[in-house]
Amino acid sequence: MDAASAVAALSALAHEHRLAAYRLLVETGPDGLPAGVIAERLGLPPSSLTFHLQALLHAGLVTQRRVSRQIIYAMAPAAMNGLVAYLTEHCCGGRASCAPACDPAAAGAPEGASAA
Amino acid sequence: MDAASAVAALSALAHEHRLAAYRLLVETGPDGLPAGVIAERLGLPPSSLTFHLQALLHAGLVTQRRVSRQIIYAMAPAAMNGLVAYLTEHCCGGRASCAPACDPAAAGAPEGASAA
DNA sequence: TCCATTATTCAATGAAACTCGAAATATGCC
DNA sequence: GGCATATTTCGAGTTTCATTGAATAATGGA
Repeated sequence: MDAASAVAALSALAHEHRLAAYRLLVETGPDGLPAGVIAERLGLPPSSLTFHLQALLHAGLVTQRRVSRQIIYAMAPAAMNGLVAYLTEHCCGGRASCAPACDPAAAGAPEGASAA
Repeated sequence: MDAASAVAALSALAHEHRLAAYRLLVETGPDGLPAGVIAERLGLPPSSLTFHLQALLHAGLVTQRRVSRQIIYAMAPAAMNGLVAYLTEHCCGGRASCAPACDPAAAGAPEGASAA
């Protein structure tokens, strides 16, 4: 991931409703959810939700597929992992002396992320 | 980390110059860099840089300390790790069937992040 | 074909963010 | 005190984003 893609992904996530929608899709997993269900869970009017989902889609954070009349949105795992990798890349210039500061498992991740 | 803090952190990072400044500080490590050096590296006028550094500071992503006439900015490891943890939390609802999609090491992190 | 369902596009409005020169503040040295 | 250095604050202009009702597609069933 390059800087421009990272900014696009971060901008997409940097909004209350979009982050909520994205988290919902992350927790749901690859099966995804129809736009209507997301709108209902988030309490947003359809046009507003579309606006936000398009932002996530354009940033490559989610995927879109049609199933009958519904359009299913799902997380795009590679994008999330790429973003996380970009943020932590070359942390401390790779010096071992400050490696603990760069380790997600050591500092601020008590809940079940990838390791759980 | 709660949703509001995550949005604040993501908003702070969701800008070309701020992300560049933050990445510079991540690569530099705990020693940090004076504002002037950051401005020079990024090619920004001082007042613009201050605007962006304040955004990172307010979001808790960086720390600030004065050393003589210089103000040194440094990354705040806990904030970065907390953000990463928030993004990946409860991925796939914790089901093992899609765990690989939630593992940063498996999908999109070829470069030396925490594991390197 | 006609209708119901699901979702997107359009358009207008209001709100917030970014930029940066000039002025002000804080510190150190002589 | 007087001056140079380092950074922040202020202010005005420009740009971009967010919201949402109404209209428009796309699909499936009777």
